Amino acid sequence: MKTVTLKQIAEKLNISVTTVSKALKDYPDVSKTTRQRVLDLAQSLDYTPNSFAVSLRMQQSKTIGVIIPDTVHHFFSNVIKGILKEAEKNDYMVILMQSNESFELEKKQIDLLLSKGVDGILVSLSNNTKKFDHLQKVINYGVPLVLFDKISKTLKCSKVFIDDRKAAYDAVTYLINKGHKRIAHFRGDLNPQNSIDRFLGYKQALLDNNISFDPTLVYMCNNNADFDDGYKNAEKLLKDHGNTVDAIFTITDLIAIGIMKYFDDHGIRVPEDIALFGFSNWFMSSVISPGLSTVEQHAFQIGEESAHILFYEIKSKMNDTPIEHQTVVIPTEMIFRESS
Amino acid sequence: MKTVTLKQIAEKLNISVTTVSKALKDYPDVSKTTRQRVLDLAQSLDYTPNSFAVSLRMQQSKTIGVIIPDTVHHFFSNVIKGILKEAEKNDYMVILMQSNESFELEKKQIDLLLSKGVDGILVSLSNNTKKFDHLQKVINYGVPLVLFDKISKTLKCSKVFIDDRKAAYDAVTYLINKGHKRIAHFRGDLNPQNSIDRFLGYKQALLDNNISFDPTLVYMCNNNADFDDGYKNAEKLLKDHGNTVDAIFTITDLIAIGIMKYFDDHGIRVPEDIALFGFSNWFMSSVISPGLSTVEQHAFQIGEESAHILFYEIKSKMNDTPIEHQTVVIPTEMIFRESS
DNA sequence: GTTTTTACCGAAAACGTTTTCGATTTGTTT
DNA sequence: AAACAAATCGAAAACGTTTTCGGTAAAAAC
Repeated sequence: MKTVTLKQIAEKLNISVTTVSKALKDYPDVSKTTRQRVLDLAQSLDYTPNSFAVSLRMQQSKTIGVIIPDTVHHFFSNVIKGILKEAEKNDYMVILMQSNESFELEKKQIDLLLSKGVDGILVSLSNNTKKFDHLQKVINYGVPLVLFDKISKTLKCSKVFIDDRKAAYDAVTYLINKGHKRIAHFRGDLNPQNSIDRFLGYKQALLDNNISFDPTLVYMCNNNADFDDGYKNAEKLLKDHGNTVDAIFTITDLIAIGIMKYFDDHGIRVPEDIALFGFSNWFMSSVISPGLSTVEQHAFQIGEESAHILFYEIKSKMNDTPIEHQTVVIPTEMIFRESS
Repeated sequence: MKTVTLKQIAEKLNISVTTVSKALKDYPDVSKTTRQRVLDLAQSLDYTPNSFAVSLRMQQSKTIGVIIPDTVHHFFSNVIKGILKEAEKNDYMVILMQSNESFELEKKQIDLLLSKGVDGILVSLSNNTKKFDHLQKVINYGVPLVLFDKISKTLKCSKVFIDDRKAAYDAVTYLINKGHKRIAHFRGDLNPQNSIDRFLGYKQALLDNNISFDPTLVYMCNNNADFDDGYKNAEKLLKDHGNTVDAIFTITDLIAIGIMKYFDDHGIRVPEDIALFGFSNWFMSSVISPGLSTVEQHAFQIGEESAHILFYEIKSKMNDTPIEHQTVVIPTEMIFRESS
């Protein structure tokens, strides 16, 4: 089954390719009758323009690229969903790639997207990218770029993210107001920045409430911040501090759930003996017993907003109107459940 | 920053575009010296072929399309991951769309992908597609198509899926062998087929073990098979049957987790009072207390295998070698945890 | 010294569109 | 009837590649 072209329509109708093209695009200089004849025939032959030719001629692909560290993550799944929705609204397609937290791969994928001629790129940085030449290249090429969630402040492009520091500050402040005095923090690795910011928010909340900061109460989860980190560090925490700690703020829900498991295995009650507060509002946190208090990041909205800005920049670029980069921080929200 | 073309290289070197092209593609009829000159200049100018032009000329896009019902689902996230990995290996890009379980959208997206000129399409059907003209169109166009997980047996194309019936049969048989006599089933809606097959597996296992099938023990979860379905039907189950039921097999983990929540709220112990067996091995099932027994679907492998077959068909098509469609069923695996 | 082979190169067509610009026809005005 | 305006169309260039095919020059064979 061969695909039908303008030329074929033109021949069948004994008119030129030019006229067929113009008829289909509602140019004023084609008579009503021929336009209708073209439209009818095109419809009956199920004509669809060859997108390669259109892209080549118009220098645009109607496609954007997105790079994320990992698709299997509740947060990123939701971001993707938001992006897809916005893309659909704008008649755009999205090419998805995942960097697996590899800087090399991310770099290669940027080149691939660039060579593919995407009209814009959305990326959430891998934990291991500390150089940004590849992203600067995108900017230099003049293709719109917006960073989300895992961003670099140094790049001249639009960015959308949350205020990790404030979110952490608020969560810890809430715990303090609930009467907790010795609050531990299970933090993430040094990179990305998010982990540092949440830690800083935690620390600041303590200081602002006249609670001295105790470094022995923060536990590093370098194992990719997963379930086992929580489980094992919970054990260490008990060994180190007995039952003097009355709350834990974790960098992500999964760690809190690891803690819960350890506590459950050892007869420690949440929240009676110790309160827990997570981060990111993983789906499972709403569904387990006890429900986990956490902070909602509005992943879907982040995706939507990022894509929205990207399309704005793409359109601006076409009209040759100067684009002004935006940096929007999506407000977070505390979700209170039984664990605190 | 303008992109560099063959023509520019040719002019700088005072040779023809033809020769430049051939030099870059290792054609034998270009001298060592000019080839090197071309290679060097191309490198220093960071030449990358215009993919629109290549696609137009070669009639292929090095891109595949994939349509799934929902990105925010542990199963599909893993499928995507498998697809992306395989695509990467084959130097292909993937355009992702989600149908949101809408037949209309799925249909439109197929047309979009077709008009985009993708070299192949991967799709997991929406729950609401009962006509397959749009997929038949894909086949008629001659673009390779492979269906996975939610498939239609009537279409002449490759398919990869699991044996839902056998998996359910095995799980229920296991429960029976463990000594359970009255086993309830929380099933899904009538569509898709998976839900029916799991029910049939459940029923067959009972009969094969001389346990009479009791229709009042199967509860329909039509609310999209979610957490609340489990919670509410658990309440109904207790009202209907008191504590005579000693095990429940659910169509998906999430429902089992809803049941757990209800039981937890009402002092019913799992597995002492009643055993639970889920389906799909959602991530959270490994992490909650008690851990949920379930069946692993190997989503990643399904994605990988589907893409693998698709690329095989794409390559075959290029070589004009006849393609024989495959239907592979990925073996499932029972995961035993505390809940049973 | 002539023919044949080999090595190297480029013109041109093709992929399917979009758009500019000039040409032709028709209708309108004096 | 001449002059002009409006309506309608098509030739051609352009987007950047790939590939066929013929041509020229140098090297090899006779």
